[in-house]
Amino acid sequence: MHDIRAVRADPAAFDNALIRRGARACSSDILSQDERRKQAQAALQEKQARRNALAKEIGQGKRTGADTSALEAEGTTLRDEMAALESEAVAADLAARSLLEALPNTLDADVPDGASEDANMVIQQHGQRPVLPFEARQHFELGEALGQMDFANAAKLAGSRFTVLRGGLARMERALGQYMLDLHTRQHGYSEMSVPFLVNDAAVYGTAQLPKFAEDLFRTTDGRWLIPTAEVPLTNLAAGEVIPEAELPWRLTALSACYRSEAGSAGRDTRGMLRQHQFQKVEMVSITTPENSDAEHERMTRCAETVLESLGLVFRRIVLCAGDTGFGAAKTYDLEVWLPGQQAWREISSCSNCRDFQARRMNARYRSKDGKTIGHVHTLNGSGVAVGRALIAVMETHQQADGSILVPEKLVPYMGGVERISA
RNA sequence: GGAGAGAUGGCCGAGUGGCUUAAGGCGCACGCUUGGAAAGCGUGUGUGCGCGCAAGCGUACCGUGGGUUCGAAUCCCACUCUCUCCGCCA
Repeated sequence: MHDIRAVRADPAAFDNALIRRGARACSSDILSQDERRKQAQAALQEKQARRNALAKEIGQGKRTGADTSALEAEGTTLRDEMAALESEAVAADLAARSLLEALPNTLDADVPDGASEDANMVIQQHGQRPVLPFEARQHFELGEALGQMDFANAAKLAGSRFTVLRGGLARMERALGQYMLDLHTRQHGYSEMSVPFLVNDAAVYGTAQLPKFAEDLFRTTDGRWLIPTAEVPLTNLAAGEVIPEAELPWRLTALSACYRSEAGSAGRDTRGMLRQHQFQKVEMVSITTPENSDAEHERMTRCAETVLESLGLVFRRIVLCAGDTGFGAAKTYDLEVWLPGQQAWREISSCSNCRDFQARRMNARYRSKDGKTIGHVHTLNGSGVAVGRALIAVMETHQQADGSILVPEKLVPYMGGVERISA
């Protein structure tokens, strides 16, 4: 959600920011609704002031036994006039609001231009693509050969885009989640949280999945939503709060299941467990002051990179271009891991600075140290990292000629000492 | 799921139609007092929106959303959440 004051202050700049996003320039529509609201509100408030004075006068009249019928008649007239003005003000406010809330966040100046993911820029590659002395297999080939990755049974239980894991791979999924949580809580200063996986409308609106992206989500019969990421419950912990600056930054992490309808991705990544309706992810969320969000963004991305480095994975950091940056983000780094079996870079983490965009929607604020000013916080979220995709990457990266998987050193303690997964 | 009670400012708490745009207390801030402190005294102390260079003025907000009324924290309706008891349950 944008600040209407930013539109008033510089409509041309506001429109240019939208055009850069591929959105329609609409500052004049917003401003005319805003003007309409202000006029109605000013007129309404004048009437309200008169009504308050009248009511006081009538009250005094009743006590002294004076005749107040003329005043009461004026009050009745006023009431009807106010009702009309109020609905006018509300309608204009709603119109301005719905225009504003449909607009994507403003991009940071250093986000590269471009319409699609082809224009994303690689910032840095970590590690070299391994050259295996045998033909690398894809994770589902490895997993099915091990008898530990079962898509047929998953389809029987739930349909396509689900996976059943067994034995060592099931355990490695658990190990990965535990390992990442421990890393972020012990080394990176995050607080471990356990949060609801079902949330209400307000929460999903706050992080801006609603109203535009409802079709990407699963909805329960009692009107709740399955979270597509723990970003939703974690970030909304700040909703409606005024946080003392001394408490910031909040650094929160949680392991959660994530549910996505994948409505728009028919036919994409249908084999294997790369794109699922349900997957696990460790999420990091930071709530900061505006001055600190840039540094926090870099820091958070490093926290995610540390996970991949410590698992011996090859990956690169890219900055998403204007057209590929998500609706709520001002700037996003994706981490793409190299999958030797698939011979492709695949997203495994996405770290975004949303600045005050989500904070405005959920009214998350902070009070400055001197107590004098109140402002919206900046919110950031990042995967640290997607557990299912980390499992895939570990399998494809550390596969052996015989189809077994070497367990990365850091995971061995979480695997009860098991160093290799074999059939 | 059944029965009952409740939701008021940073906190406690009064308030069943006008003298409450919320008493009183606590906390906090500033000042006076003091050798210094405590106590005491005084003043101030929310958020949004509109107008204004500003000081300030107006207006809305007593869980949320509607309604009745000249006038609603107070009356009516719906919903949400909390607590107590009962039932069920990992």
